[in-house]
Amino acid sequence: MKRNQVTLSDIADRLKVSKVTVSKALRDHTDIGQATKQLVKDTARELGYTPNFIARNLSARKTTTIGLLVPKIAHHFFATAIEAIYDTAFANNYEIIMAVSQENSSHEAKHIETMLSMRVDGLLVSVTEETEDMAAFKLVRDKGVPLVFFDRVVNGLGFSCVTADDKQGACLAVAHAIERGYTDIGHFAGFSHTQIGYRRCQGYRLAMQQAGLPVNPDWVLDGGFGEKDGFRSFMQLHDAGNLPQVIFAVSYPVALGVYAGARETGLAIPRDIDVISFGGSSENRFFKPALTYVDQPADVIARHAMEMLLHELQHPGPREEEHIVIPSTLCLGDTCAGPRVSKVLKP
Amino acid sequence: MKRNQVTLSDIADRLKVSKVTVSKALRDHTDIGQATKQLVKDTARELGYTPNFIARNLSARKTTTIGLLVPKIAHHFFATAIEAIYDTAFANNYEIIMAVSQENSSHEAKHIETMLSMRVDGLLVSVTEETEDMAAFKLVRDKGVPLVFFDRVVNGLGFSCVTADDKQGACLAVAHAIERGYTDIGHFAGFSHTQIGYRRCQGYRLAMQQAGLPVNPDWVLDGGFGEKDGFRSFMQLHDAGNLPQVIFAVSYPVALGVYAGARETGLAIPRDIDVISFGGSSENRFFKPALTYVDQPADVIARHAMEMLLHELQHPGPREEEHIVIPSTLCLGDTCAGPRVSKVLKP
DNA sequence: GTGAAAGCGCTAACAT
DNA sequence: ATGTTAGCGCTTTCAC
Repeated sequence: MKRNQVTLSDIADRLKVSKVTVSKALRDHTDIGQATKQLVKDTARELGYTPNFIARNLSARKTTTIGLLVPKIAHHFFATAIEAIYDTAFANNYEIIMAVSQENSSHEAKHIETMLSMRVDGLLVSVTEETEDMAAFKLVRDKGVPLVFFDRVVNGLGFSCVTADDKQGACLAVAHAIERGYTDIGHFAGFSHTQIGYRRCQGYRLAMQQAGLPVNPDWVLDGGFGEKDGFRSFMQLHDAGNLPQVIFAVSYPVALGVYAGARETGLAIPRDIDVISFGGSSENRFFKPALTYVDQPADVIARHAMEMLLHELQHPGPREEEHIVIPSTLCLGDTCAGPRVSKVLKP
Repeated sequence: MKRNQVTLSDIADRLKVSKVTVSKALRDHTDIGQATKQLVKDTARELGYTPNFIARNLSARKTTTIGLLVPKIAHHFFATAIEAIYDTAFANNYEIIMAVSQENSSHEAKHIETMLSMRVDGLLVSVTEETEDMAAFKLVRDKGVPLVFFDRVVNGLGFSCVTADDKQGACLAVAHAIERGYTDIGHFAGFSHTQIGYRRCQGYRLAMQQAGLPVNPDWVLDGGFGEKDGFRSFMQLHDAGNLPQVIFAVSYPVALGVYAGARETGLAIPRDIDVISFGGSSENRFFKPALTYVDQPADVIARHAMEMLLHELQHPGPREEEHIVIPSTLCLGDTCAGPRVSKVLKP
């Protein structure tokens, strides 16, 4: 089965001009006269010509393509961020090559290498929850390929990044819980070796400290950023008979895990156990009860990251690591509105 | 800023062999001796060689790349489907170039052309809700590029497709509503010029007919597949004072629009107005009330589509349009459990 | 087992 | 305004 691929030469032959003329005409080069341009374009359309970007990219040594690497797609934050990145890319005539690491750092490294092989002009990356080995990123740096991290970032490699204000947001959430009268506040913290895990935990500790509340280490659990992780942590505390009044979840999926755990154990939110989280979704306004969460503006973060990368592409050269931090705000739902009578009776 | 891109020649020079030897060694060609192979590979690693896929693809006239085109990402069905497609692609050593049409058919056409220009080996497409012009798809066909539609499909162009069993699923949902005692059943139908809109509406009509219930045309509203569309339709019926007992929503976002409309107007689901939908999300088990919906197995559909495409890539040549239909099942929640007393008093 | 030659389809110099 | 020359980095014959 031979593909019917028309090339520049076909058009050139037909018009008795050179390939170069055709190439330039098609790209609206100023060299070429209006009449010829129109003629070439018409002929191209007539012949069903489809430019070969592979050849063009090889010759031009750039691809107008950006590599996007995320740990997950079916997750409110990433789905929203990805959509915003696509919009911005489209508006700026960039193509996106996306890859999903599925929270697997060796997949991640492999994807980075593949993208370098595909000669993407730049990279937009949110790392996995287990990324430790920086070899792949160092390779990117050595090759001089611009990269911007967003949300799940790594500092100190010379790459800029965009994040929500993790510490401030976490502090906001926990301060809110305290203000509503809670004192026994647990934290499902994801992984403390990650930037977001660490920062959010810092915010949690800061709020506790500012209120003069002690942090009970039994209530601060590491374990990942997914729903399963939240569920597991919940069951662990529940089985130990040691649940706090309220849990501050490091991520929206972890909060879902808490909901699932409560349902599993027959506990009612917010009466028996309460929850507040970093990150949520507009859909959970229909939850029972609606989740109170720190709103993480995924689209804003993504757009900033993309614009930063576009800027680096337009102004190459060495630069300082730049950190953009987007402030987070609280989105009030029904959870975490204050302790119930049963708790008041406790002491 | 010069990029530090190592090429085959660099390795060849270093080893005093030819480019060809290096090329073959790197790809484990049987021509080359073990010793040389190892030497070449070691040197490649040492020099930080990254193969240039652009050049390889141009030369090989194939890209091991698949174009994926969807109307939306931040949507449970698509997010899940996309993730499954990425997994399957990764397992089969294919790269994915994804584009998002944002329900805009002219963007869609442009993306198709771009992907053809990028010389993707095949395409996986879910069309927009407004796609009418088939020119772009005919171009794909003329070029002989394999394409498989999934979920939002177009028939009659010679491309195979994978869908949920839209008619059966819709019928299942409506039959359930009827069995629970509802008679006044409305349908927010998306767009009837689309395959899914048409089929689901057929299922609705079939169930009504089988039960001997009349279809009230005022209760069957076109208008799109998004949350806004569901909301708009709801408000329209509400303002006309003409709400049915229950609404069968053509999609999950449309069902969310109904939830939003009920909240807006102060009506309680399921007491004042009830809802059931085609498609849902695992998250809505936490809804108040939990949505009853026809489960659309996004990952199964996506995986089938991908496998079908891979098969076509491995066995080129003309073929019949093949339609794979995945049966749908009902996922019971709290909604659509039966009419309330107020309605029973009605006649 | 290894290499020389030719070319994938295009574009960037540098002419004319 | 148009054409000529020379690659981009790789792979595929086909000789040696």
